[in-house]
Amino acid sequence: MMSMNSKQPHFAMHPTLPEHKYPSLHSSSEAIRRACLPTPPLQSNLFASLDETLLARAEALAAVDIAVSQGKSHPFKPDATYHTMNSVPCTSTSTVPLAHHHHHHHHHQALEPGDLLDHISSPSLALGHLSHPAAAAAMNMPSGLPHPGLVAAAAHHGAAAAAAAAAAGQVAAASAAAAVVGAAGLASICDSDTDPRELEAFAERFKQRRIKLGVTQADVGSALANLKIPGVGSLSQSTICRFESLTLSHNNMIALKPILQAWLEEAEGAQREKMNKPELFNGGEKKRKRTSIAAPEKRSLEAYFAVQPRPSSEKIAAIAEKLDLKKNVVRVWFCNQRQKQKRMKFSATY
DNA sequence: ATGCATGAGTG
DNA sequence: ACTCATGCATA
Repeated sequence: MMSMNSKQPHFAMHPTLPEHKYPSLHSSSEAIRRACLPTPPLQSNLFASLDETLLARAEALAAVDIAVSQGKSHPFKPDATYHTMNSVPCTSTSTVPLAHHHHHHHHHQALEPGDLLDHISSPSLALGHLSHPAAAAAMNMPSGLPHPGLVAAAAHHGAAAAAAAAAAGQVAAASAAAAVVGAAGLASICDSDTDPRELEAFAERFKQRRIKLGVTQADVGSALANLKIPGVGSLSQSTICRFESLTLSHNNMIALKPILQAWLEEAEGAQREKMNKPELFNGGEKKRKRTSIAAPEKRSLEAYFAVQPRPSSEKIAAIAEKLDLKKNVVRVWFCNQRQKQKRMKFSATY
């Protein structure tokens, strides 16, 4: 449905490593996005400095949109229905989050030739250096999985240490396996694993076989915990779904592939005795309510996003006020929107 | 299948 | 405050 591709791994294990991503389709980088986007000199003034103008314009656009489409328009106040889940982050069934490791560098300004093009022309351009063994091997430690280096980094962090420790612990083992890759470039992660086409093909095969096994996405998620793969716990139905539909970042796909592949093989091998764990049961936490942004507001947000995907805090506040939404809701909306842009779902080009 | 959200790790 | 990986809640 949506189709965006992009990956932008930023793994920088060593300062010295130029973190390029792979040459694959679009190596992207945020910088580019910003650069390419709407920030030409002329407009930059408007965008950057004057919210009023921007907002007015965007709103005008939004207004037009609304007027034209004229769907429904009862802006109800979506006041954030928040969550109430208190502590206890569902530890029952696991959920061993694969370590996240991100090294981001948000605002840096390195341009990569990828993004803009990506969006516009999509992956076709970059096919050339898709599977570059050397490159792939070199930067093989993406972020979707527990990585040694990453883990280490995480562990080092002070405050995070505690939480990270938990994750790190599990990750540690996994990392070992992953580490190997870095060292010798073994089986785990090879070029083929980073090839978008391979990922796409695997995702498809995975889904087919999963269905063949009569297993739901949720089942797969919880079954992963039974695999006892170090650093790997359960995953949600959402994640499995997203993996199958390629709506995850490239790196995330790469990280999850080996895990799901392992499960698939295991499941098919022991097709008869596949245990399902009861998982799920909680002491009694409140449910969290999901905020729902009304269509009109959503259109406005989209209009703003089109002009400026990375609004400043002030702009966010202004937008929030205009749309009568909580600032945090608006902020998160933009974050999620940006994340969406980065998802995989290419499938063309080849 | 997705929208909105949390949390870890970074700057 | 952002990015990324994930998940709960929900359409």
